Amino acid sequence: MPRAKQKVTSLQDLADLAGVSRATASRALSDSSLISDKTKSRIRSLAQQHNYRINERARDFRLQRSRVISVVFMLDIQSEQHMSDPFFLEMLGGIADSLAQHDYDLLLAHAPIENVEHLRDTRVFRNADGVIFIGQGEQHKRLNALAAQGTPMVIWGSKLPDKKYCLVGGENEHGGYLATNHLLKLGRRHIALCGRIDIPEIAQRYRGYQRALAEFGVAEHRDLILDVPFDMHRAQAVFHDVLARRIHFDAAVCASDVMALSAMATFSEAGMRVPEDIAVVGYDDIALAAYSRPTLTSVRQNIRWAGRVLVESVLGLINGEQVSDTRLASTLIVRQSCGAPLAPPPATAL
Amino acid sequence: MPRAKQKVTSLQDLADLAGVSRATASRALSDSSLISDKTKSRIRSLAQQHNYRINERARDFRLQRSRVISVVFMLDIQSEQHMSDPFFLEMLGGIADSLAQHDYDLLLAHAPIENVEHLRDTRVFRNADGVIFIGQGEQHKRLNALAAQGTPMVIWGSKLPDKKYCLVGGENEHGGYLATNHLLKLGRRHIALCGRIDIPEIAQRYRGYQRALAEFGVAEHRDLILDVPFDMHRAQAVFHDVLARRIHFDAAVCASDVMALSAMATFSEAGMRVPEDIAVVGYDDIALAAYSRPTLTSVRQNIRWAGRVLVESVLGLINGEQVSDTRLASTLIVRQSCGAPLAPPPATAL
DNA sequence: GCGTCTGATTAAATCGATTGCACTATTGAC
DNA sequence: GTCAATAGTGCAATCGATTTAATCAGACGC
Repeated sequence: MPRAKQKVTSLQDLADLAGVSRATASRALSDSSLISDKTKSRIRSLAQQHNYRINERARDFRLQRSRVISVVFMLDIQSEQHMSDPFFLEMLGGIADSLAQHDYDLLLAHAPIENVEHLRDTRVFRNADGVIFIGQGEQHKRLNALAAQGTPMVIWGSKLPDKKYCLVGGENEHGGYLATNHLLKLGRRHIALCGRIDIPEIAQRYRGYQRALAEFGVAEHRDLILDVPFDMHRAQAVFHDVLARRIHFDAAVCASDVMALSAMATFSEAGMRVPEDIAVVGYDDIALAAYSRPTLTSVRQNIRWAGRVLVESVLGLINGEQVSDTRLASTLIVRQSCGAPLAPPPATAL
Repeated sequence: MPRAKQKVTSLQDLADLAGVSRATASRALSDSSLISDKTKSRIRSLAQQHNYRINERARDFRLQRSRVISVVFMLDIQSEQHMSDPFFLEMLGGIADSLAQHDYDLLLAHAPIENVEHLRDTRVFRNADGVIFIGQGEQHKRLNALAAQGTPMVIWGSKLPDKKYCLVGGENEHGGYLATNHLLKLGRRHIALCGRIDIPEIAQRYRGYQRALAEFGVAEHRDLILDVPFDMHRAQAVFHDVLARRIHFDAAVCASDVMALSAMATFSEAGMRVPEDIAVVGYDDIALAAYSRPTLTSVRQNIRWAGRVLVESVLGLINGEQVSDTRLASTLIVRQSCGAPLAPPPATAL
């Protein structure tokens, strides 16, 4: 009969209670084949009765692991994509969900990174079993160096020629093509590309943009490659400037939906009609894009998939498995021309 | 002269190198007064030379702490505020920043919570030194019970009569009042309140709403208290339904900006003019609100402040300090009538 | 009765730090 | 010269688990 329960906090307590050694108790709980079934079930039920739960931190310490994965958002000083961009939260949610399924914790790295190699000696690396980077910024070489050190790491970004790290990314060239092609089919011929093309992902979209233009026999104008930062307010300043310089264009491909919404607001503020005078296409298909007026056409990447694959890749590396070094998320264009998204996006539990 | 450097990973290695004991090395690094200055500096420089960094997890283990704070977003099944709401990211960013400043890590709890008491035996509680809850959901009593268990915890929410936990919140009554008062001053008399008033924070805003109506001598209509969930798509369904039922109203106070944007889209879709036919006020003042057309009037809370205070409170509790049990974030209304927010919001580094 | 094999269990080392207590030298007072 | 106080350092226990190697009990063969 269960009796006045003492606090059973450690494996030693449990072992004492069962009249066995710590080792036996440990093995019983981990279902080792060395222990007889009788003993196992006795210890197990005792553990249950006394509400004993293993101390995970002690175990992780003994096993020299942390069950923590760091997630580093690469906020490049120059490009300044704002963390409040819903895209990030969507990504973070996908990663957090997958990690939780594997019983891993998530350590959020929060500061803008000037030189990722500094991270090597910080908690971001030292307290984690692996690292996920979101974005490459302009740190391609440094990421290569970091990866060479041996810490399991995976990067969300675009495939660069001499990359040595494990990568998951979107089909950026394709995405850029889709957006541009969409506008060309609508008859637009002066299409601006908005974003910083020194960011590898944007550079790839630029290539898709060029390919689409070429297919339609439209010449590229350097004036229409606009150096727009991700940050909403800075972006607006650039758009104002562009309008002031009277650069003529009838469409814009933007590097994110937030940028696109900022553009639409600025343009209509300046008295232009959207989309009649200027058509705008965004990137990411954030939920709010469906609720802008006019609704925003956007390029959607499978972010939930990306989060899952990033996690599985880094865990694979940790477990020494063979991990494919490049995987791309499907990318498609969605047109929210009727006020609602084509399909309600899947629930983002985070 | 520095020589072929062996890998110095543990305190023991460092001690051996310096020809002292582990204890002395430990004390030297932690600047204990027991150690002579000469020894201290010798050990310190040796540590530097060999790039020795203390193993934080081992130390935390020995000290029976984790330097981890769990952050639980209370996604009530019923209300379903979507994690992709930028409000959450802003809050998360504020918390992450403050935690990092204090050298704490953040553990993100990701699942919808039916019964918070279950959390007591999960990693959320067991692997963390303290817990921050965002929102109370309908778990007020259970939160009381949890707090009674002794784990340091702080809740972002609203002040309830018999609360026993440490609380940080917004001035919800005031916020509800401001929003309603704004619309009344514009001449609106049929103002809908959108949100689930069984959520404590919304209930308080409802009280402010009533006070504002009373001041203008306007009678309250139960029909205008709309049970709208936070989730964007479900919200839209409710708005459609309301329109179908031909309930007459000329303004709406919404529980979040995302909800407000969803409302605006639905209304204008249905042929009503915003704001001429229906004026809408949001809550949270998310960055994107400034870029909707028409720009959204919103109630702003000082989220960065809130994040910082939540962190300081929970760390205070951990350190056994006297912590004020209720602190409120300033709340004000912002009108983005000219296409830009009154002031650019402060940079959200996250 | 003895050696051997097998199946079940335990003893003890280990992960990398902190800290109470014991110990040694040095100094100063008498 | 002796004793006490003090400064500096080392020993060993400890946090809560895992795991290798050793032990022990019982069965079996001869």
